[in-house]
Amino acid sequence: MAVEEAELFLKAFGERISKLRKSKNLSYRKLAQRCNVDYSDISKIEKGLIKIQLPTILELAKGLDVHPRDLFDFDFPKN
Amino acid sequence: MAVEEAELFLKAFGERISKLRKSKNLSYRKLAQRCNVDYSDISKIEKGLIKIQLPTILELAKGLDVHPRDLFDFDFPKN
DNA sequence: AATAATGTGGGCTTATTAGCCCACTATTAA
DNA sequence: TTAATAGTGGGCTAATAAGCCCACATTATT
Repeated sequence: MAVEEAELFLKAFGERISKLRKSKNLSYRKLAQRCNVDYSDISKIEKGLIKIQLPTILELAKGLDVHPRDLFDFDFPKN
Repeated sequence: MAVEEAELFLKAFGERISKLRKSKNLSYRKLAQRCNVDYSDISKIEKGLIKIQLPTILELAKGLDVHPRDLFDFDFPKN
């Protein structure tokens, strides 16, 4: 239950990152240059394979030039 | 530089959690009962001492009955 | 006064990210 | 055809959260 929900959340978050990145025409490597996150890790984040921490969230927001809040701008059931 | 910024971010996030928790008249222990986070850890999160991961963010949102996005509803310079 | 609740901080083990690098494949551009 | 770029996945070490528990001081509550 909780496990599935967390996985859905990770996937939704990853898809949001992917959408933002593509909207700015950035490859993994290009986005990685703009923030302090390795390009191969960005791939894993977008696939929902990694449970990143707050500082990494901030880095992604900076690289994508949005407020951290915008990274969570996706539908998700409140239960 | 980046270190300071991350610390400011952690503090702002913690203050946001604190504000939401108090607005619902929840103690650390009561909030902990509503989500899967230890009460002593919530104290540390609100003080910005811990860099929590995505699943913990989800848990806090559930315990506070808000969308994860709302946990990031605070001012923060976009640089 | 006695009890309960609260905030705080320390410690512990295990699991996992952070922060790297490398190699491979497929696609695109020169 | 050749070179460059892109996505993917594996591996490594060190740092850190997760998930606990406990103890103490302070502040309500009864």
